[in-house]
Amino acid sequence: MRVGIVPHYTSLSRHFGTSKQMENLISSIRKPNLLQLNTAPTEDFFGRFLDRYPDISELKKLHSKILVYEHLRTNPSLGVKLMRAYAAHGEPSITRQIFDEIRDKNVVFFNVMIRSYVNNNLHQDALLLYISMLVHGVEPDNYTIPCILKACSGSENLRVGWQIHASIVKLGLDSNLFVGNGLVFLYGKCNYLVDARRVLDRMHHRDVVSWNSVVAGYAQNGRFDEALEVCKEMELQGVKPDAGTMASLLPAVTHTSSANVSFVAEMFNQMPKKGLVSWNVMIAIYVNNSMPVEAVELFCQMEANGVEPDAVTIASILPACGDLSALMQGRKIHEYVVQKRLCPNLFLENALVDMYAKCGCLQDARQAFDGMQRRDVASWTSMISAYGMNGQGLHALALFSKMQDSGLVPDPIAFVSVLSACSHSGLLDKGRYYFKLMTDQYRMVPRIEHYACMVDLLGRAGHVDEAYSFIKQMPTEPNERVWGALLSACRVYSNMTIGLVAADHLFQLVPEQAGYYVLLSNIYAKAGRWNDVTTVRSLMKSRGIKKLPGCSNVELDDQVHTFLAGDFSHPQSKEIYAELDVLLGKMKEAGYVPETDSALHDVEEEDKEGHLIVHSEKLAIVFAIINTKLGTPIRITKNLRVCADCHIAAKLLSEISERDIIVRDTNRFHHFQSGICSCGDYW
DNA sequence: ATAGGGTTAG
Repeated sequence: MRVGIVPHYTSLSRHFGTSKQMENLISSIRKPNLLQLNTAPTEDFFGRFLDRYPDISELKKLHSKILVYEHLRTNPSLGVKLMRAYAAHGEPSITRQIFDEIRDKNVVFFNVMIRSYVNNNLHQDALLLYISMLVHGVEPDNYTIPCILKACSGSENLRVGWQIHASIVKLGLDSNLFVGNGLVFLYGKCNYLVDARRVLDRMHHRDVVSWNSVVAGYAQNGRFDEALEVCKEMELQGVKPDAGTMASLLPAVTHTSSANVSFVAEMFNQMPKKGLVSWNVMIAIYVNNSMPVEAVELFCQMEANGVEPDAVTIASILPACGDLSALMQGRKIHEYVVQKRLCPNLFLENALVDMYAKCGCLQDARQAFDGMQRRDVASWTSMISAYGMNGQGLHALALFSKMQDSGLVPDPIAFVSVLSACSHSGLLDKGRYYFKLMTDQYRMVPRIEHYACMVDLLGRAGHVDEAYSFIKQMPTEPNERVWGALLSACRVYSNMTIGLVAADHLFQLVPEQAGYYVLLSNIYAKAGRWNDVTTVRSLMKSRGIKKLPGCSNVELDDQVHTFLAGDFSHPQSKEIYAELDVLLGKMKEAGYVPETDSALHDVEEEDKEGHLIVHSEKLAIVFAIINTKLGTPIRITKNLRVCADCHIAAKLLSEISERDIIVRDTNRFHHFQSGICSCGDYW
């Protein structure tokens, strides 16, 4: 997997001309001589600048110059352009000031003002202005209606929507394509899909947007299969899907079947002119379907095709880097963000924090976080869970308090991050306190995730009985996560009775999940009940359940290397095993005794030690030791929980080879340093 | 002088 960024892009942004042209324009505005002309500047002169989307400070300067000249101040064309420019900068109140100063307002001014509100999500203001427009006797036209329909769909206000629908007929605008599309979208958005479909079927002309609006309607309302069906139907009608179709489909292709992903991938491949949005959506689809490798590959293809990534692309691809712990790739993208000045951008900065956190780089995550001008609850939550996953529970809690001090109100996900931070650090009382805070003070109804955190917290701290009682008094049906947390606790504290209850539920909920059979068998093994171990093993065999192979990733020079247990497929295998042997000798000198309880007892006793020693994380660590300079931290990502033996081994290896080893397993991070793990052996 | 749908984070 090769990953790189195409280094040179020439245009500033799709809105602007070339950067050279921009510079010329800006400097010509700045030069005083132009504005000290003997003759007054013309409407055309300023109009041209306004058409170039000046940045906000240039716009304000320009505006103040315009106000100097009586003939320009009252010029309707410049008024509209100024309004449009301020609205584009998210300044609807300035737009409104300009609007209010215009004396003879015709329909165009109302249209522009309504659109400014709608584009800044002020749907209520848009509707109010629409009413005042009617009061002033200004008749809405084919520009007004699509916009006001958007205000209705944006606020899901079907009551007004129906009234608008009635006026459309009276105004004779019902055959207008834009109006029809607006109606289809409105009904779809409000989950009135039959009505959406009826409007579509009655339209005189339909275009791709009409169809996309129906697709969006189904997709937004969870009717995913129907959304895909509509795509097929439109293709049969000879309408080619476009980027909008893909974007509308996105909700329908999240955590979905690989068949659905392939369907959209095919649609994407067939698209003759793929725009930026198409690439962005296809990347997002891969990311949302746990296909990070495909996402990164597509991202590279996108660059190879000369399509310049924007902030949305970056915010979509960064989670994939985090998933893969592809730190080098993540850093490159960060450099690109800096180079392209894509910040400040909340989405993007939050994604950066999270990427670094998922790659185990707490300091980089913190640096990105500290560098943000604005932060929302998601920003804080990313950082809190970063500390939590790294076993720095008190830091996580301190950050939570700071977030509250900053005036932000925690939401349910913020509480998940806090509770799980408590659980990872064994902060039992704190966890209880925050659960109470959430329910009593913030009046939140706990979600299943919160219950799972609490069960985990209690169970890890050894309060297995209480954890079980907690489950029994839950108002909702416990899920896999909840029972799984309990079973893990039962294994740690050798609680056979409750362990059997938990396992029983898990075997019914997710009979194909090998991990829970392994946990149960470990409980039996620890109690020396070998007959029961055999029973579990044969149960797995009869149900055809195979243990998910453990697999570890390590990134080296832009490339992610993957190891399975006992893997010989890597080109450097010989070297790796030889070095492993040398290190094993040193480990034994340091007192290493294989922790054979961690082995699934599906192998003969004498083989257990041999199986443990070739666990994937050990191979990955040795590979990294061979291929990187002394002092380079080693980062491993594993698809399962790290086993007790590998945990001991990694501690010793960090000491013997004088390396920081950072392992991300499915649950948390382990930072091994000088023979000690950050988890304090509590995991 | 103005227009519709769709993409981004915990």
